Order: sequence, then C-alpha cells, then structure tokens
Amino acid sequence: MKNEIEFLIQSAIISLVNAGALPEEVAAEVTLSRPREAKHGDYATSIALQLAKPARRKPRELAEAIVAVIGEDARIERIEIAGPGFINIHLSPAARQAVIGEILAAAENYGRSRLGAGRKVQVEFVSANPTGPLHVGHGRGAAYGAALAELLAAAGFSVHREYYVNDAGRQMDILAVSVWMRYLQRCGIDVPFPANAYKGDYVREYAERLYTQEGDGWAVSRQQLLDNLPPDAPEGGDKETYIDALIARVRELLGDNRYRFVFELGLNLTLDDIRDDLAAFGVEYDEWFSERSLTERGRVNKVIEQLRDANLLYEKNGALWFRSSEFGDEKDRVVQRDNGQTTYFASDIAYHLDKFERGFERVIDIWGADHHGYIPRVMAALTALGIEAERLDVLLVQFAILYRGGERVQMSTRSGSFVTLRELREEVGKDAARFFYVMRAASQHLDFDLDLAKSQSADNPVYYIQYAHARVASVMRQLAERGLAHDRARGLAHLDRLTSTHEQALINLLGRYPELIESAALAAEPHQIAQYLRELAQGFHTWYNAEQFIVEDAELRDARLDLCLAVQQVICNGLHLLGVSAPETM
RNA sequence: GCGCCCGUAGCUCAGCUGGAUAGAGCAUUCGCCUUCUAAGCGAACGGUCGCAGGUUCGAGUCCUGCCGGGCGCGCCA
Repeated sequence: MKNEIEFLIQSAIISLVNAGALPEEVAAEVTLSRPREAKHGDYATSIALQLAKPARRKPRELAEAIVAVIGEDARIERIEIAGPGFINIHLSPAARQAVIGEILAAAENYGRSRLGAGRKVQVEFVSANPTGPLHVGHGRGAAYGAALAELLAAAGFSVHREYYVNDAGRQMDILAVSVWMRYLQRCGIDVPFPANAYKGDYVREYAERLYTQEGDGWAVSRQQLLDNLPPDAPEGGDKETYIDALIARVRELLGDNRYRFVFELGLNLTLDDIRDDLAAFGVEYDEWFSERSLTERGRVNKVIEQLRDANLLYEKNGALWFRSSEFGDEKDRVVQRDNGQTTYFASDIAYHLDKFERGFERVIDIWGADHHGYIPRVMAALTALGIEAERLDVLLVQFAILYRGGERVQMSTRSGSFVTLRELREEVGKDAARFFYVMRAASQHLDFDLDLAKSQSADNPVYYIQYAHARVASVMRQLAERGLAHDRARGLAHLDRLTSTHEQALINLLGRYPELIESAALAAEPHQIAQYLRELAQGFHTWYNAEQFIVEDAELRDARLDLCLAVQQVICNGLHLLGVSAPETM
C-alpha cells in the first residue's frame, strides 16, 4: 500500500514537472512516513516542504498543486494539507481493512518482499575459533546474524549463511598441545599445564577420548617433553615464547601423523560441539568454510602474488608488508612473517576475495565490537584488489552483559569458567535467549537480565508476545467447544464491522508489517521486529480485554476472528524471523 | 595520544534513514477476574534528549568542539 501511494504522489510531481509547473531539477524521491498522530492520516509526506525552496514556491501552495493533480482515488478517503505544508493521506476504510484478507491468504508469506530481487548476499557470522565451546558473547552474534539472514531472505535477497572456520594457525596448535598435555596428565605423567593453554574442562574430555583410544601408548616422559624448553610465565618466562617452543617440541615428539591426529581430534570435537550448540539454538548454516582450505588451494599465496604484482608489498625486517596505509588504513600490515608463515590477515584477504569471486553482490560480516580496528585493513585490501569496499558491510555487535539477581555475572576466559552459550540456553531456554539477544540495536551494549528472561510474566517480552499468539489459538478452541464454526469469508465480507479504536489500531499495525520487513532488512536491524511484535501483542491484549470476540452476531464474530487470526499470523511470522517459537498453548 | 561505538524519564531502551505536542517497558501509586488463559488490561506519576555552538522553514536525528562511558590500536587469531 505504501509503495502504491508513493507512486501516486511521485507521478503527480512528474506530471507537474511535465506541465511546466515545477522546474525539472526538483524531481526528488517521495518518501512517506507513518505519522505519530492518527489525525494526521495513515501516511504523510513532507515533499512539498522539501521542494518549496528549489521550486521557489510556498510549501502549502505547492502541496495544494500536488493534491489537485492526484484527484480522486478509490484507495484514498481524503487528503489534507496541514501545518506548514504536510500532505496527509487518509486511506479509505476498505483499503485499510483489506490487509486482513491479504494476511489470511498469504499466511506465512505475508510480509515477504521482492525488494532484494534475488540478489546474492552472504552473511558470515559467529566464526568463533574452534578452540572451545561458544560462550555467551558469541550468542549475540549468532542470534543477530541468524535473524538478519532471515530478514534479508524475507526481503527478497538470496541469502548464504556462512561460518568461517579458523582451522589453521597458532590457536589451533595451542588447542592440540592443550589436549596433549591433559592426555599426558591422564597417563599419570607429572607435567605442568602451560599458562597459555586452554584450561576448560572440555580439553580433559578430549584427552580422555584420546586415552580411551590409544591408552598410554602415545605418552612420553617429562624429561623428553620439557628438556631445554624456555621458562613458562610462572617461572618468570614469557608464556607466548614457551607455548611456541612447546608446540614445536610436541610436533617433534609425536611426528607428523600423530600430531595431526591430536590436532584433528581437538578441531573436530570442538566443531561438532559448536555445530550442535548452534543447531539447538536454531541457527543453521549453508556453509562451513575452512580457512585451511584457502592455503591448501594456494589461495593465500596467490593473493600475495597479486598484491606483489600490483607493487603493493615490500620487505622490512625480514617480513612482507602490505601497503594498506595507502588505502585508508592507519599503518601498513604484515602478510608474511619473518619465519615465512603467512598471517591471519593474509588468509582473511584471500577469504574475502574468494567471497566476491563466488558471486556475492554484497557481503556482510558480523563481528564483535572489539574487532572494529580490523575493518580498515580488510577494506584496504579489497580496494587494493579492485573490489569496491561498499560491497562489504562489517556490522559490529556490542557486548552483552549478563545480570543475575541484579548482579553482573563475571566471565573469564582465562580461568576457563566462562558462561557458555549452552549453559545460557539451558537456563533461560532458546526462545528467551534468541529474543533477548536481538531486542536491542546491535550497536547498543546489551544488559541481559537472566531472571527476567526466565520469568513467566508480562514483564518478559517473549512470553508477552507468545501469549498473544497462544490466546488466539485458545479463542479458536473455545469457539469449537461452543459448537461454533468460523467462516472466514463471512468475516472478510463484514470487515466494516471492525470499528472500535482498538480494532483500527490493530489493522494499522498489521498494515505496517511489510514496510517494517523492508526497513529492518535495509537497516540490518532485527530489533525493529522485536519492538514491533511487542507493540502488536500489546494492541491485541488491549483489544482482548476490551471486547468479546465470540459474540452472537455471526458477521461481527467472524470479522473479529479474522482479525484475531491475522494478528496471530503476523506474530507467528515475526517470531519466526527471530528464531522464536509461536506456541498454541502456554 | 589516535581511531570506532554509545550518552533520551529513577532503571532498561525505542524514536521509521531531518518533520507536526519526544514514546514504550520496568519501578512507584490507584483501579479491573461468576464473562474467550489475570502469563492479561486501564489510569496516574515521571524529560534542560550529556554540554556549547553551527547548518535550515524545521534538529533527539546532520556538522564542529568539549565532558562522560565502552572498545581497539601485535610479525595473535
């Protein structure tokens, strides 16, 4: 409806221009807004105010000219010019009510848009290092990314959901060594656990697997392991230097095959865990993209050559540097270390290039806010490789802080006592977790109140919204119990009976939903959906308390039930986008 | 020091990409169940939109400078 009205006004302006009543250069884009005040109509535009100056005409006079050209239209009851020159459009009751029929006919497709026109968009999110279980910080990225992907799909984009698996690099070696050290301890060998290793209990579980499979056959002596190693942090050494030396030693002692085995064991068990966890969180991917595969396919070296050929690399202190500062980054960056190893950044350049080579028109990365400093170098690399940086959107998700009993829940990765996403899910449930994570703008720090998320009351927005959905189902059950049947067509034929302010407000809200999908998708703001659903549920609860639906008058009854079902459908569709279930009973 | 994000009601936050009298929820106070789920509804109370300038018909929204908070500034990933 909004688009139709916009088109109407746009056409009016064009015909004024054609008639010479307006200079050509004023043909601006007409945008409609939903006025806050009901008396300002269903839609309003300030186009006359915007055009007044370039057209050298008084705003109200211009508004009158535009309105005169529009003339009569069946969808419009009346058009008013208000204030300094706003054009307020009041839809005809029939045009407004028609949305109920549209919703019931389109069902789960109501609100879907062709805005994206099938354009290929990739959304990469979570992509946490597979060195341990996901924690609550990753949960927000997961919930946000999944909701955004759904939203873009609903807006007509062809969406590809991807998880970038950092299965190469030093962090994975540290995990392998962590597992190996726990294994040795399991074998009864007294070795100190490195300061920089992964201390979580899951590492012991992985080691137990290895022990179950191999017994103590892969064990070595303390002497063999530690001989001539530099001191670890507790002995006054450097934990980084120590762990690197230890990694080299373990490799040497185990040999390639066995080292590989331990490495893969850690990687695969962790990935299985992450996959299961996300699946239970309602988050599914189209692709799990391996970082290692980039190296194996020579993509990293290839991109380095590409940069070298473009004369964008130089050597300094034995390392290879990319001139990213020439493309807006604050300093140049190393792509290959003095030991010959390529950096994570080098892989990331190859990865982003690969994304665009796979044909995505637009690529969205969702990162934790702590990675924001990394954006300019990735953008610089893309620009250097001839890809317009605008095609990549890096969306930052701020931290979520958990509160329990009014107290901040402390999290510490170092001690291994962090709160995992799984624990959160088990404590508050998938629905509440998914909803709470996306109910605020991603750019806002999120206070996640665990007690509220668990509470089954109106204070809890998830239950409030789900309750509205369940209430409709309950009304329909009551109807059946009273031996009555719902006649949708009869209701649709008598929508003019829905005259109360509550009903009008609900109908207006329902009509906004398709516009909301588009605006939320374009702005990458799933929280708009969450806010809207609360508003819609509130409108429904208010109506529910004010009026009986199951009344004697069958025409009125069916009209009201049609509205009920339309509300239920939109709540269901909206919750689906957010990954929250829509229960029939509560 | 430099860069990014954020400052809106006592608290947690919206504010539709510059519009009309700044809105919700919670908290507080007062009401509503013999009637479709009270996991609900209604009402009241509550604001120098961090501060100061600027841009214009019009600024919570855009620009500049301060103040306050978060995060980041590795040959880690």
